[in-house]
Amino acid sequence: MTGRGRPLKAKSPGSKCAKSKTKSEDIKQVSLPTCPSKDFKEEKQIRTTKEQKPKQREQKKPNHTDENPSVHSKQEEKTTKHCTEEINKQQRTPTDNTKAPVRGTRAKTCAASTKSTEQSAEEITKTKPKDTTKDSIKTTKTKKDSGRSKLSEQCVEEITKAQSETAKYTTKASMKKTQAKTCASKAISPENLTEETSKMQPETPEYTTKVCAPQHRYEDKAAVDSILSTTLEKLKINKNDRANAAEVINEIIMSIIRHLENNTQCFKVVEPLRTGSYYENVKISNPDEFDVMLSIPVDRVNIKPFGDGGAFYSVSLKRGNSPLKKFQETDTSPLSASKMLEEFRKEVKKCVEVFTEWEVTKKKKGCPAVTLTTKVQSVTISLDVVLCLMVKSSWPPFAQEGLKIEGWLGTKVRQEYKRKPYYLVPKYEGRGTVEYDGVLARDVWRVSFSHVEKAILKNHGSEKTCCERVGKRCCRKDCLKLLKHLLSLLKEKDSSFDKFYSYLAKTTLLHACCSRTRDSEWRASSLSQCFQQLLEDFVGYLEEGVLPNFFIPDQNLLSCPDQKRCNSLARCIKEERDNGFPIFKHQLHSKEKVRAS
DNA sequence: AACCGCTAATTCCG
DNA sequence: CGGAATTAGCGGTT
Repeated sequence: MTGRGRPLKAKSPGSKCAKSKTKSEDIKQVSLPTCPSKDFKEEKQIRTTKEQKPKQREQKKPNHTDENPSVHSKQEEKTTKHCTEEINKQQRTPTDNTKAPVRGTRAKTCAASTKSTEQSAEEITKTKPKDTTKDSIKTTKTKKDSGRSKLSEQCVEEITKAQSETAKYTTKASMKKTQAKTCASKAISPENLTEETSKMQPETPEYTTKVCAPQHRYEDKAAVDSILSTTLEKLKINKNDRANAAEVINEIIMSIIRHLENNTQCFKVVEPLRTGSYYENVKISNPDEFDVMLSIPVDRVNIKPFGDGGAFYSVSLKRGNSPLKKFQETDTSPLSASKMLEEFRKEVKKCVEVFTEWEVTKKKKGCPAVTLTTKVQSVTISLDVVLCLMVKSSWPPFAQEGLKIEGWLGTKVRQEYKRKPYYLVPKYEGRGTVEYDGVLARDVWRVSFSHVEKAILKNHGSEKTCCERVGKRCCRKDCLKLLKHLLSLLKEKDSSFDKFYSYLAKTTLLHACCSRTRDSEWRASSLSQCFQQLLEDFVGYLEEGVLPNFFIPDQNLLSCPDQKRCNSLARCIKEERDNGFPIFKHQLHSKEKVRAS
């Protein structure tokens, strides 16, 4: 639905596929601290040669002879490939921090009482009176307060805040207003204007100074609407590129699975679990990063927390017959993540050997993925193959209190998710040789709920029909795409933001959906308000230095970057917001240039 | 494993 | 703008 309005330019059909990839698409979460400046290299891939593209989709034979001539030369330069070697998906690596997880343990996570003051979208237009009240509330807040209040939103405990919470909700509702995303021509009554603008930039004193006079605010707002929707258009992935990438990816994945089945005992039965932004339909710009978890079902396991955050565990098998027992020194000792990953990696490498167009990137410390890269029409695409264990028993204690989606998706849905298995990936942080309780860090596993993240994103409406043909269209995923895009552009601009993985954006959205639970608070027509509210959420977390893992409330995803970095990123975001997102505009211009040339 | 029907997304076209 | 066509992905069935 809705996706179809055809884009602007009358581009010739598949040619050049649009893409103009803009550099950095998203550098996914490059995790390692040590990872140098992400990659400049992306620019190299301007696909000059793409002319032939449209029809290209012929089925190329699997290996050898790569799809197109140009590929060869490209491959040579592989050495530069983007630092993807490191790519560690954030999903599996929420916290790469080297330091202790906790700063902000207080986060109890969300949820709570969201229902209250309902107003259906329709009426929004007339809610003026309320707006004013809340405006005042908002604007008077200090930044700190706002950050804090956010947290409190999730921390159910405080009842005292109920008031402010309701104020917030109403705010949002009022925000929806009738704005058309594309702008301009829409008429908006003056009062609305002022209200909106004021709430759009609630905590930005500088705003007045830098932006023009009040009477221009209307244009500003229209301009923001326009820039956001135009940006979103540009983030769509090209159908042709998608088809080409999917073909290549699916082929290699199937080959790996078959190889494991035929040539190994331990990895004989693996179930592929396609996760990450591509499979969640929130991938932006290019279909160039894929994540597939290969999960090994295990019967009963003993898990013991490793460290404080609730994310890492040492694992041992309860039953005696598993071929995985060979990764345990004794019958009761922990299952060695490092040994198992090492063997898995070896097998994947063996399989991929015959596919000369694929390259296996270097092992990165603590990273659970075996990252493969190749080129499709001169564009590098990477595939993270992640070994994991699938455990079909109740979720670990630290995850009991997370996933507070009752107010948004309902208690039944939550129960359903919690009955699903959970996954363990061979991931650790810090030095692998550190030992607690006789367990080496490199042998621990981190819990993963990627399957639930994916399921939630696909089924994200409070109403069952959200975004379906018969339902109303929402902008939740669009907001996430924009936030991811903004984050990746800022990272590109300042490499000190390396450690702000896009998983933070996803987590922020999930929390936001728990705070603003109604579909009417996410109308597609309110994209810019919703997005700016999401930015406010994100800035709040940054300023507080606390963003609880959605599934593990005690784990703070912002414990790794220090507070200074967090503040600095928050400042950059506010600056973008207050100036109408110049970073997006620049992006558009540069794309246009590429396209023109 | 092959097939089917469905959904979400992109793009074409009127 | 919105319908139609196309396609990847997915779940269910045999």
